[in-house]
Amino acid sequence: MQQKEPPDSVSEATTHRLSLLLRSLRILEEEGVGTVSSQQLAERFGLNAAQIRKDLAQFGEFGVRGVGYRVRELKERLNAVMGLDRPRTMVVLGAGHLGQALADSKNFNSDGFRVVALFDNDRRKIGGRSRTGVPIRDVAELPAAAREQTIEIGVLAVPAEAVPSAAVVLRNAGVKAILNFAPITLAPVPGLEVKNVDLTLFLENLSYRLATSSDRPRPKRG
Amino acid sequence: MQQKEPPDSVSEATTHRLSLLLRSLRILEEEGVGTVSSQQLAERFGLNAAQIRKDLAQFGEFGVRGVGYRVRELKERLNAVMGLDRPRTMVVLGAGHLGQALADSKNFNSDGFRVVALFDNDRRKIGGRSRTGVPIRDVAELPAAAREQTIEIGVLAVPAEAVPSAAVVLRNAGVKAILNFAPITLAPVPGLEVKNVDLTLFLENLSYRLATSSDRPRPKRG
DNA sequence: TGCTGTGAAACCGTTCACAGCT
DNA sequence: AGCTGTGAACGGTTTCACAGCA
Repeated sequence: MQQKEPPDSVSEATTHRLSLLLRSLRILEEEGVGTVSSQQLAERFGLNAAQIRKDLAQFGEFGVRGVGYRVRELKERLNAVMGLDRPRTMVVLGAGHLGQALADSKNFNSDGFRVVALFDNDRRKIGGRSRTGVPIRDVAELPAAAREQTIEIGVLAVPAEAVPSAAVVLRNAGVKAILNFAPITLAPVPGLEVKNVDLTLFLENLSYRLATSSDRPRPKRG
Repeated sequence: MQQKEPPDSVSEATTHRLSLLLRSLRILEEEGVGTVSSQQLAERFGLNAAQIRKDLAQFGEFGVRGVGYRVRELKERLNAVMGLDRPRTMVVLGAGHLGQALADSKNFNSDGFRVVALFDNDRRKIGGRSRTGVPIRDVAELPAAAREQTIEIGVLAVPAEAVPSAAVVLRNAGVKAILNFAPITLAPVPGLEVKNVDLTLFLENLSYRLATSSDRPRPKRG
């Protein structure tokens, strides 16, 4: 039941699994389930019981021996661990098809996350709005917009060659994290959390598996 | 210089790095560079020399001792390893904003990858076309379409609750791989390569880092 | 009794350092 | 001399198995 300071380094694998665990807990809570064991979580949601316990152990003690975890309580404490207990204001740079789709998507506008603006440098787009009404503004206004309200996360949906300069603009505007969708690796920027999500790499990964799966038996993958 | 059968299991980390290596090689080739050492690759593209050599070692011998790698040759052999030496026909299920953006995107229509159709079950969308002209067809026609031309990869851009049935439709149509963008984990399907790309998890990852970075020093991340 | 929390063991991936080839 | 290919050392993560508590 005790809380613990997060250790110096928690692996990305662990936080990834905690996100999945949180999603499972949300489902159980909606179903009105009060208590659940790591074993039950594992069976129902395709997780691993020992791993759930080990992952949680890095942040404290969350369960009751002989009983399991209280769903609501664990969910709320994990929300706090993941920083999901406060709102996150986001902007999207690049008002192309992908940028607009992301800005409008449910995924980017739930659970405290919210896209407040799109930015572009194309005169024909500036002044308009996405289909759900997110305003498209001139990227030159980004610093001013950041002064009006804190922007924590910047999403890059610009061409690869525009990524480095876009990252600088975001950093100068005080944005603290970047999610980069362009097919180029944005190197770590001091003072900024950077996550590269390269869609072409996912396709190439499938291509590799297709190239080998026809021959040999199937390895387990997520 | 010898080729080698791929081992039973190559880690996703390795194939991911090979994709990045391939991208670097394309750049070098365009620049007309003939030969490059693992050291030079590491310095210029932010990779690790020993790791490049170890990754390659899993598939054979590609270099010349005392010299390095011949850019063009290595690029072509890696293309073969990754299965990128043949075209990959794709369809996108779900003609919402995200589905259309993906179907139209350069990333999904280069290097042999090509999106030939969108599928949806919304009458108002069926019969139309995406902005770049990809036809939107009735999902009921998917099996017939798959008989006309081999479809290797199905991209899921449907709501979470539609994912399981969409996966079944794709499998029955003979599609061999699924790239799932819905915020739900699609469990491995026998005979199918499945890759889950959950955009909400990337945001939650950044949220976790933001929640900890303010306090403590910065860990290195990609 | 039942399930958590956790040391210990097993496993896997990365880094090191050098033998061997050109 | 220079750089690859690779065995060996290292470090981190996952799995195991059980002590300890409700």
